[in-house]
Amino acid sequence: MQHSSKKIGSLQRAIDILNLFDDQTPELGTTEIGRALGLHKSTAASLIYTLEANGLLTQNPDTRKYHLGLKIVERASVMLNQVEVRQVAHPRLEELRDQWNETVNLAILDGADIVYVERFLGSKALSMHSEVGWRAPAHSTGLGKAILSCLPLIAVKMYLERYGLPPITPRTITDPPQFLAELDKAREQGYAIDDEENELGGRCIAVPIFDHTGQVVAAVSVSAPTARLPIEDAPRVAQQVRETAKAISRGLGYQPRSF
Amino acid sequence: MQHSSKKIGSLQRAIDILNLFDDQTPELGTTEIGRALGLHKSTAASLIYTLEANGLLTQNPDTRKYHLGLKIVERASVMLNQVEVRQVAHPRLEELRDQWNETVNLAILDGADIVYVERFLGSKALSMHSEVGWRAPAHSTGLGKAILSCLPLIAVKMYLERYGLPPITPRTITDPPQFLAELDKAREQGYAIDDEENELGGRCIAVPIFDHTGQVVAAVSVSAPTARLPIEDAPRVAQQVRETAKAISRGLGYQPRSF
DNA sequence: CCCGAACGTGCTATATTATGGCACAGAGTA
DNA sequence: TACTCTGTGCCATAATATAGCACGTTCGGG
Repeated sequence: MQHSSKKIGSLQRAIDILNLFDDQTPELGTTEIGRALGLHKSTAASLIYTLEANGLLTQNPDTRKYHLGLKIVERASVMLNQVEVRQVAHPRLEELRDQWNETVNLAILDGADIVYVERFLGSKALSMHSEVGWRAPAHSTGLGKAILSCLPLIAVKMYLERYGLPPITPRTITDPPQFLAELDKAREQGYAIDDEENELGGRCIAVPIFDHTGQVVAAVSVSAPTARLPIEDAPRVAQQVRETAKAISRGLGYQPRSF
Repeated sequence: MQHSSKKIGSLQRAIDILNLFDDQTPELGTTEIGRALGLHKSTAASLIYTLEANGLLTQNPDTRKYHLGLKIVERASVMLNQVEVRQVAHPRLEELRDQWNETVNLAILDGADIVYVERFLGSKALSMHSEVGWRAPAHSTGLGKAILSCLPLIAVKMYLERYGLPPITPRTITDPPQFLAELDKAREQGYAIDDEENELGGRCIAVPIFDHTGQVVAAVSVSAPTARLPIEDAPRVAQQVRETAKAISRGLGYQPRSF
């Protein structure tokens, strides 16, 4: 099962360039880029020129260095609008956020990670922060566990074999049987909890969302500092999150089985 | 002033592929892509494979067609976090939105267009809609006029020569002298109005935002259906938008000239 | 003030490599 | 069942991305 379409080298290098940028390294010069990827200045310059001509990179006139361009945001906007669940969920998520003024997230599964596709932040000084586009391991987050709990067992086993359960915090579940039991519990309860498994001091309650075919497509969560979200309140909070998730699922045409 | 770094053909073709997708065409197959760009199936397949391997495209297992991948959203997230004004503006924008429950936008100038970098929607059934990443002509929007009004005259003249003033609605200003007069007025008043110049039935009040060097970096606006935002209310609304803009500018280190 | 180093940029020849032809398997349709 | 359309795989060759070199600028230190 190996593709034999060969990778286009120059394209791969261009993508590598785009991937060099992150929050710590927002700007890079031609030489820097060349060095980082083992390319000649001249080669890097040509790639950069093409990227810049398309708005994927923009050069800072002062520093002459380059940073990611706005075209990327435009493409991302098109991409996100394809995620139907996002449209439907929008108003419900804001409602849910306003109920406790705590951060509310909507995420989908992509490989080993969940990706946030919508988010509304609580306004308190200390609160969980997230951004659309951010990734987090599925196994250490409530959102991920909520989605995984609705996947067929075979798919979950494949997930475990392929990605494992690397510890993110000391509280991350790293034992496969225990993880499977956790998913069972989530399925029974109708919600998943992340109890400082992804970030110490943060707790999260998540519920899966289904589309018209009955498949899980996403999950919604409320996350807050442990101090404001004691374990014993979980069932009560979960009730509200479940309401939100149910409303979104309905909006996607989901029909709960009545037989 | 022409770059002579040659464009990398294969990279350009790959970018063209990404640009094929829009809200009307969210999914495309290999052959379709090849036809649209005049590429051989095989060539398209290689490009697509490389894009897919990097998460820039994802194939729908059912239809076997491809759509934009989540990696783009991740890159966009990094890009947007570099836009400092966005961080600073966030809470202020939400406040402003809540004051009238009308849509609030934050945009920056990029070439002939403004690009929305943040947005909070009003919750009323009929309200102005926007998305992060969307573009609109600068000359037909309040946001664009607010920013242009703070640029040196030479820059504005270059803008006019290069991009012109194409009519977007019957009310769009298309006469250069009149447009310059409009910018003067905006500068004096401290806010710009878009009176159905970009979309019939929509009105918008925008105010520029400055950074620590005193340069315009963005603009903030409130936009609403004309019925809920009569022209005579403009000064009163503008007052609030100006407060918001001022607070954001301060947050960026802007010092109003005191001499 | 001047010099050197590091940078972004531009050109050309060549060797790498992306391309297009051809072939095949599978899905959907008549 | 046969036919068409799809996505995919492999190969030789022609197209092209690359590396080497050179130039003009911008910094920072002497």
